[in-house]
Amino acid sequence: MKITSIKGFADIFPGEVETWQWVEAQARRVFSAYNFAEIRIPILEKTELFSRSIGETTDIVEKEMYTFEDRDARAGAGAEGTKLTLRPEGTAGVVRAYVEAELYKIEPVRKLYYLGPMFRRERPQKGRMRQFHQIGAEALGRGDPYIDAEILLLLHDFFQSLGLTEPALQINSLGCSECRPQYRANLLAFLKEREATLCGNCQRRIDRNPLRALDCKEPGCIDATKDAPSLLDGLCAVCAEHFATVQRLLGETKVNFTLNPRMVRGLDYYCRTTFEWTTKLLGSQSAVAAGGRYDGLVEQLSGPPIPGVGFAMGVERLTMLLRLQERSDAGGLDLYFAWIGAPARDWAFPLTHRLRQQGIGVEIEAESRSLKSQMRRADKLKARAVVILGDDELAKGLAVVRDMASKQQQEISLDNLETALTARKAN
RNA sequence: GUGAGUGUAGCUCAAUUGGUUAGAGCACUGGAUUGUGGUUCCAGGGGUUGAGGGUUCAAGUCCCUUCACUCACCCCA
Repeated sequence: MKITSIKGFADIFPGEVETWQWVEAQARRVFSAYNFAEIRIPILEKTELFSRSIGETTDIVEKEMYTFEDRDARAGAGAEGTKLTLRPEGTAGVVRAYVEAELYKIEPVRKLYYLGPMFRRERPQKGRMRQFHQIGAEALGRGDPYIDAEILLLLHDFFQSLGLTEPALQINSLGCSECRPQYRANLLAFLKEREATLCGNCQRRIDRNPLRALDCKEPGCIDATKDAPSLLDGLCAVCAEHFATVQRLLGETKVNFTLNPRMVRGLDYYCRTTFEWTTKLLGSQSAVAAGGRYDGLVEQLSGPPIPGVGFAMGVERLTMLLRLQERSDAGGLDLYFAWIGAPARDWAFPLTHRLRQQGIGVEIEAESRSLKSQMRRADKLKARAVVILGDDELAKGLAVVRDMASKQQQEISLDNLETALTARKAN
């Protein structure tokens, strides 16, 4: 029986990896411009970190996490191992690291970004994998609306740097610990009155997370909640002022957005500004990037009361978008070394090594093939030049260098070949 | 977790009402005056028709089971 990969876990092969590298390079460039620095955190964390931060009643924690019990080396009878979980998202780990290292004592404001695999055990479909990859950023220590806007501008710049016109931005405000309980109570009362007309899902949501009923897609629920109290009307003065500033800053920097008062984020820790960048091009998994403010999270993870705001984006979804726009670069090899006869090969082999040491991309065969077949291979590899070395050339002490684009060939003495090829690459 | 759809060469797909040795294009390998790429021409390699069982003189085709993948619901990046 052939061993296969795990369902929902994908290999990414050459040809596609280049797109990933390009995305990551652009992210690093844009994020640095906004003074975000990379942090690398573990892929495995204690389960409690996620259940405490993401929320006990969220789908992620309830049924999507890869959790197992670690072996305890010193375990005696009855000793319990520690429960560990493959991270389903990045924010919790970043905040944990931030609190654990007490970074706030060294520097009150920290702007961090991360990239890497996340794991959620969902049914795979287009744009949804069990191992998927996120690039995310967190700004810790700032509660002002300017940093919210900065995060949105950063994403805007990033998408622009990739040449993408999709996805589009939607924003909302969820209020804070001052005003949300009141709003929640109002909404709850409203929903209770109409409980019978709601879908089964929403009836269950009423007690657990009533806000979610707002973005239910069931026609009946959309109709029933048409006149529900709006989140934006329920904001306290401070939240309203904060959100107004975010919108003003987006206007002044000419970043397009739509206001979506029904947008509710899935994770419990969000408050105030929340946002999603969505596209219609990817089927039902439309969110490419999403995030928001999470002012209570650091404290919830045993840190001081420090505000934060951040986002994550799905790299698979992003590269799917790029693929739709047919963005692909050619790549190619600097040099192909074609030889005829074993003496030529053995002369070429050490030279190939020296060229590679200088960063020149070179390919050479080990087994004898016709020159035609070697030329074909050079073409296939998109080699910019081919060195031809046979018995005749070896006898005359020279080699033929062919430029594949111009088809021009020149003879170069073997003594000068290495410097000539190095110089060629430099140009 | 629920539902639907699809499994034939590395890829995209053919194969009459069940009927000879399962084909084509692309890709791969080689060749077309002895040592020169892309275009063209010729040739070649490559399949347990996802797997297992059943019906039948005969199964890629019909039935059952199973596995895998895909899409949607749900959820989310």
